[in-house]
Amino acid sequence: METKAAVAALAALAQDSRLAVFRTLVQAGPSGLAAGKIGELTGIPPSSLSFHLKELSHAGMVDSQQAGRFVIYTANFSTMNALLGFLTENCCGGNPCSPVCTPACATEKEST
Amino acid sequence: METKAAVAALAALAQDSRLAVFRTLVQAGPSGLAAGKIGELTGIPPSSLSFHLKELSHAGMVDSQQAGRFVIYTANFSTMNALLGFLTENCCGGNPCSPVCTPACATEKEST
DNA sequence: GATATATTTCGATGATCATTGAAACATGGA
DNA sequence: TCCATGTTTCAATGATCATCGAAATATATC
Repeated sequence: METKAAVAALAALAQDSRLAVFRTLVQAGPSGLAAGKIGELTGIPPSSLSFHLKELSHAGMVDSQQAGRFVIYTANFSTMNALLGFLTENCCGGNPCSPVCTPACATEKEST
Repeated sequence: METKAAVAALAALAQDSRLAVFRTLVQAGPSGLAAGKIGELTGIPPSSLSFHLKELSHAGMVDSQQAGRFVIYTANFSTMNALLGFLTENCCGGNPCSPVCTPACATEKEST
């Protein structure tokens, strides 16, 4: 992932409404949700929601597909994972690092 | 992690200079770097750098400690990990989810 | 105390972003 | 075709943010 894309992804998430929308979609999983349903769950008015969905989409954080009158939005897990990787990339100069800087998801995996 | 803190953390990272600074500190590891060294590595002028370091610090993404004339900054790995966890929290409604939505760091762990 | 080095604060400027009602657009069904 | 429903675009407004030189502050050394 390029720096530019990472900044775009982070900026997309760095806003109350958009973060709420994205997390809602993460929790909904791969089947996604219609725009109206997202608005219902988050309490964001239609025009605002549309604005924010466009931002998220432009940053590659969500995908959309038309389904009749509905537009189904889904979290883009690839971009999400690329972002997580980018943030921890070359952590501690690439040396095996102490528990301090080990990503939570990795330690969870180890302790299982 | 609370939504408010997550937005603050994301906003702190959602900016070219700050993302560069943070990644530099992540790569430097727990021993951190002096402000001047960060400026040297990133090419950010002192006053701008100070502004951005304050933002990162306020968001809990970095810590600082005085060391003589120097101020040593370190990435805050706890906040970082909390953020990563927050983003993937309750992924797919808590159901065991397909490879699609498994965080990269977890899959890396598994394939090792 | 005086001087050199390291970092932060101040302040003015230009730029970008969030919000939302009203209107427009798209689709499906009668 | 006509209507109901779902979603997006438009446009105006207010708010927040990034930049960086100059000056101020803090610390170490002589």
